[in-house]
Amino acid sequence: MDPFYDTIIIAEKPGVAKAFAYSLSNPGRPKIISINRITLYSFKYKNKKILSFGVSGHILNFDFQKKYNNWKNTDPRTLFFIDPIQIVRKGSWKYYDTLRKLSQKTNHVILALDADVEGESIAFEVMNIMKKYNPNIKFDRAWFSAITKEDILNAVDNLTKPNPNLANKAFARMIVDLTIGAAFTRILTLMIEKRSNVLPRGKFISYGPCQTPVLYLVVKRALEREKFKKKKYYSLNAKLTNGIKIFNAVYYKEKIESFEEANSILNRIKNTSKATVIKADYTTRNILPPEPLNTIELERRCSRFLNIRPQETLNIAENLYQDGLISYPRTETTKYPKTINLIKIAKKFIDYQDIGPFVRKIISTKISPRQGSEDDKAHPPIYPLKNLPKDKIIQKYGRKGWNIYNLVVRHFIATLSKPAVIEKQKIIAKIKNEKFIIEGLKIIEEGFYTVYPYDKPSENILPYLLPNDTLEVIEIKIIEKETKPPPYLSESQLLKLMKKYGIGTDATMQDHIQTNIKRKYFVVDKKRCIPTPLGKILTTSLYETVPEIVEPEVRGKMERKLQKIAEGIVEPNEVIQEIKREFLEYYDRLRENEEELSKKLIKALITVYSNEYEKRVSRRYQNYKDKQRKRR
DNA sequence: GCAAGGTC
Repeated sequence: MDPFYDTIIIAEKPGVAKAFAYSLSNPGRPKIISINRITLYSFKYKNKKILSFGVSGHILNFDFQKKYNNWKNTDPRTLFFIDPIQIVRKGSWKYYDTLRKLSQKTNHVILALDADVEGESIAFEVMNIMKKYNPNIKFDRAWFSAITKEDILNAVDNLTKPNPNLANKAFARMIVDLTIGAAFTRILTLMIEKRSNVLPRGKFISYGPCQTPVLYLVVKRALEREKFKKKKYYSLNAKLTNGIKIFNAVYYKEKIESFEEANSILNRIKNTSKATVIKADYTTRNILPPEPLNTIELERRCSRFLNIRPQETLNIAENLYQDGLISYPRTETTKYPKTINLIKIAKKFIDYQDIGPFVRKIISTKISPRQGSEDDKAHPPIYPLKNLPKDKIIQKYGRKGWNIYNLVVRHFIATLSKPAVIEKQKIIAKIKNEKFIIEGLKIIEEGFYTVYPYDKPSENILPYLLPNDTLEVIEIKIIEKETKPPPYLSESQLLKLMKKYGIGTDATMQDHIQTNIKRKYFVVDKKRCIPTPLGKILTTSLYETVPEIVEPEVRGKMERKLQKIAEGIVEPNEVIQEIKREFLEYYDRLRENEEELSKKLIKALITVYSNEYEKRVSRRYQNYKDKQRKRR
């Protein structure tokens, strides 16, 4: 018998489809069936026969018609004047085919995609595919802000209609990104290939409205570093003691310009044996626990605390999520939803590592979790779901997997913990008339640091002194110092800047870093981003002619224009044309400077690809000689 | 052979 479903629910990922099935199924549990190796859930809800399953993100993508995809025969400029077409993504045919089959088996579909513009655009992809095979289907939208039973029931009881404005914003973004990226990547690559064969087969010079501003941020810092001129300066250090402990005191002026000045101060005080305390400040300060974890913070902390690269962090987190150890790892949210039972989750960790007793104490008191302010309305912050022993986790996910899992668990417990209390200690002592400063730090209450030692400050406890107390001077000396250039940008700082400028999304930020590495524009060494000569030349020479396409603000400006589509203020095509016109102007300006630009790029390319270049030349020479030999 | 965005 061919089953007919009253309703088919389509989610963005299998996990959500499963949550819908288990939240709604009544009576009984959902039955699992399989089409094209996709898992689907069949169940009853309010006496209706329902089927749910997840497509994995987008099913369709934009591309140019085939005839425009030959780089050599197509002037990249023409890409600004044609409309890309939607195609089925590689690997998405099984979802396409499943939608086609199922469109014959229902007249009602609930679009349960994520509550954001990408989710809405996937909803329209689903609708357009299914309508083609069954024009009678009625479509509703389930809009839910957390994947909990309560939210799911609420969404299903309050269905809305899909919003084309949101979807069109996402489609417009896809179109302009493809057009701009392809046009600039092709022209940059072709201008090199026309003049040189330094680019190995399959390599190209790319441009993208996310990747290039990321490179700019890295190069900008490297140039500041290169331009930096070191300067010598002097400081005075004094060793003082109260008879019990020895303290390091530094001269109150951080920098003394000349040795002579430092020396004259030293001469004035060097025979003094006593220092007098003139001020002693002990101020306590609360340090709040960290905010609930979102993707970018997970990546930044794993980079800083664990020295794991963002891309690997997200990969491992995805695996931990797939196996049900942690919640969904791609989220902007830093605020626990009201529907989440924090105590229940914490209870799972009452025997975790060495922090069990601490966790027991937390759940026996009234907790008020630390809350952030970001909410993507689709996913909760990242938190642990299961307590598994260390050796099991290491066995399956490696040491890095354990370290990341352990961070997620401890971070979660930390957000439920009390603030730490520290005491900042500052003593000012006078040697004759010269002021010296001693600084100390004492941890009064460990608070969340008990479970979260990663950025716990180190203690340096000073005794409690009072004004007019006397200290012995052990020695005073002049220290010669040098001003330091700014360090290369760390990956953690880079992520923070990307967020500040709105470059990329939680799920893609690490991709944009990775693209630059793949293109040999920069490398990451010891957590720091160091540009290659190619990356530097590409950025600086593009910046000289078309700063507008390199500046970190590019993406944000584009985003604001696209946002008007979502708000229904401007027609999508109007925005698409406006952005295309703007970038066409930049494109033309770039071409005017093609000669100079390509010369510079070729020079830099040789440094990056010299090995490969030489190998290729020698291989060709070898071929030539082989042929000659055969002829003889 | 292009981009950036979903997700695996």
